[in-house]
Amino acid sequence: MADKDGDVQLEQKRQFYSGLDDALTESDEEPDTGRQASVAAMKRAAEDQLDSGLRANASHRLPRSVSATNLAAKHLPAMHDQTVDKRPTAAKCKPPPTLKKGATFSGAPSRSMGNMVPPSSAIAKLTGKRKRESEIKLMPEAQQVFKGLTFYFFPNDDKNPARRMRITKAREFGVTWQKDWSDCITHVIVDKVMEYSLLLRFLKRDRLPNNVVLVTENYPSECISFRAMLDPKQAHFKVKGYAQPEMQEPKQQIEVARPVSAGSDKSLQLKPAGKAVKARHPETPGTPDEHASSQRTNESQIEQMLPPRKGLDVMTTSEKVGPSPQSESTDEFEAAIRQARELQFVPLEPEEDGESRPTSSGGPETDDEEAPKPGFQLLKQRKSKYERMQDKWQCMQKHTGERNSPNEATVAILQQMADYYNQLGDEWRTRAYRKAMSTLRNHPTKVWTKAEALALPQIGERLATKIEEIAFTNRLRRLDNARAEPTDLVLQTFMQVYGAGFTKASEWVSQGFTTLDEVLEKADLTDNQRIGIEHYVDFNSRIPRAEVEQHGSVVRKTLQKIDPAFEVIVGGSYRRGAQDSGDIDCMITRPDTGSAHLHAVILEQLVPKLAKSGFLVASLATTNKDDGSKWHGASRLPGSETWRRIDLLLVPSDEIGAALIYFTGNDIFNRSLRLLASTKGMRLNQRGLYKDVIRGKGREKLSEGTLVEGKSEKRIFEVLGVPWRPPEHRIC
DNA sequence: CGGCCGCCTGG
DNA sequence: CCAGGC
DNA sequence: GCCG
Repeated sequence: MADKDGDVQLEQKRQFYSGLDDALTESDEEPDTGRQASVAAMKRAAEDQLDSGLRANASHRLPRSVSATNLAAKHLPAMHDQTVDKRPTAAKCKPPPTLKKGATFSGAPSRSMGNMVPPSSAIAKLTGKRKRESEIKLMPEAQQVFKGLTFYFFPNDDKNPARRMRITKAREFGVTWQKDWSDCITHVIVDKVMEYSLLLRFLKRDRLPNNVVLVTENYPSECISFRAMLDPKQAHFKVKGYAQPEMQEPKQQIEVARPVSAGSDKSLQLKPAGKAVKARHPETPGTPDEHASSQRTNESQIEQMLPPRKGLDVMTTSEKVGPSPQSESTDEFEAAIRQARELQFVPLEPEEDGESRPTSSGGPETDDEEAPKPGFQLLKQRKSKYERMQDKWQCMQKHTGERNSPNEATVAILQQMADYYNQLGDEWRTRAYRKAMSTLRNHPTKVWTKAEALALPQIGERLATKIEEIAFTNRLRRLDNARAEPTDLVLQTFMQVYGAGFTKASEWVSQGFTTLDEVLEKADLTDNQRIGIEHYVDFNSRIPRAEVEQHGSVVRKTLQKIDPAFEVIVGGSYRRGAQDSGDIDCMITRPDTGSAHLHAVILEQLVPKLAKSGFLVASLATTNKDDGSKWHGASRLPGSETWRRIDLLLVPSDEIGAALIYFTGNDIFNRSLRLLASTKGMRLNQRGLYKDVIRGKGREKLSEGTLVEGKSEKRIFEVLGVPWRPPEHRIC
């Protein structure tokens, strides 16, 4: 819901990004120890260059002048120095006879043939239905770190998607894939799960030739990442069950190089365990499995900006969804979704190219057969299929509460990109990332390739490329450049002040303020902002579920003492089952009661009473329209010093359904729902669902439309054609 | 290229 | 009225 | 960033 400055131009930044191409971090599985000193240094250097450029313009209001055009580090210089370049001489490698035919894949191409791609028919034979992946697009020669090398994989086929990806990538970077054992093999790449003994047995040898390098699947990706041949002796390249012939401990000077960077940017961990405070709008940036944003940085730095802590230092990672009755939804639920998808769609038929499309006909799967048309066609076809049935509307999507969705790792990294863009105030890009993450999260299988990703809704060219990179390397290079720098940190801190958004925060930054204290005394603040700063820590702390409940029951008890007919429903993330929340949403309603009475009782009796008792400690805003009204403020449990953000939402009885939807969220789910409504000529807001809404240019509303439903949450879902989802599943 | 939810409030 | 916040 |  937080809409920020939409008109910020971030074009320049995009320019920067488009040129970037390097510097990686370690995979999350491998300890970061055995790395080449020079590689680390190189990486740092590259980062420095990039950083200076990237940072420019973090905020459009900041008078930063960095002519940010050329980023030096286009690519890392190929590094062959400390490499183990034991590749056998070409002479030794004589192609097997089969090569002459050129028909089979097993022939080792001669050097001159380089990485010639085998005929697709060959691959098709090997891999069954796949034929497309034979198109290997070689990297520019300069980047081909594997040029001249020949890999033998074990297992040596591409049936496994992960391995297929590795093989493809390796070939793109110049490797020759040797299908059968031969002398010209320089490296044997073994799947992590495989044991050395198995390999030997399979090859029917009792040892490998000395000049053959034996490494795990990690090796190629690392090398590609660094655009350099790395030392294959590093621990995480060691094949299971293989004892290093000589001394096993690689060089230890690797370690020496590390601290330099580690010291200066330990904050830069890709996967921060958590953060002390969380954005105030849990709904907005936060999906339950949202990963702590990149914000955890120099503690000292933040520390000095913050008011003294009050002992509470909640280290929540995220809003963990609690006991989520995920079992109940099964066939019936799926069926409902399917049905809903088929029936009610108002699809934007994307079949612009009428010629080729064999329509949407039943052909559910595959038969990418005989189409002599280029793979492109297939791709397109696939995509439109998705567009048709899959939701462009995320509210249709069943939220598979899987935190162990096959794409979790990818999503986690994208999340960090999203965090980064969010911090830059690029709300739209952030939103795009969030949508993409959502579809990815719900995708049943791991997405490995660009084409695969491209076929999914909300994932376009650029994200698809990133996803492929992430899937393969388990990291995203650009992320390393997208790191928090002091100024950004300040901005980030300011943005979390209640009552201040990106614009205000930027303003403060450009006025030269660097701490909240400074803002407090020098900036002119609204009352809310003042409170927001004074209670910065409180307001940015997560509220444990149990405490949310307590606040709710204080309200409920007090209110029912006034009139037992009143009902208090705690909404927001609490209603979605979250283990902790960012604030407390109390929906207050009463059967057969309109807003006037609600208003009278709540604002004139309840609030004063709660204020007198010391429960309500601040009034931040009260919306006081004739109809729906709400009260925003802060509350404090007896005996506690901690202020919590609490909203009292007065809901007339016949709007309770819409209100429940609205105040239960999450916000993506809501947006999606509203967007869906608007495509059907309807309108959904906190009061109800309206139909026959007339919209003019833009989508400006010309007529209110007529109320269809407001009382029943379920009915609203129904009318919109969205399968009912309990609150816990409204997490997009 | 422009939209990307709908609504309220303060200035 | 619109930018900014929710 | 994605989409129409």
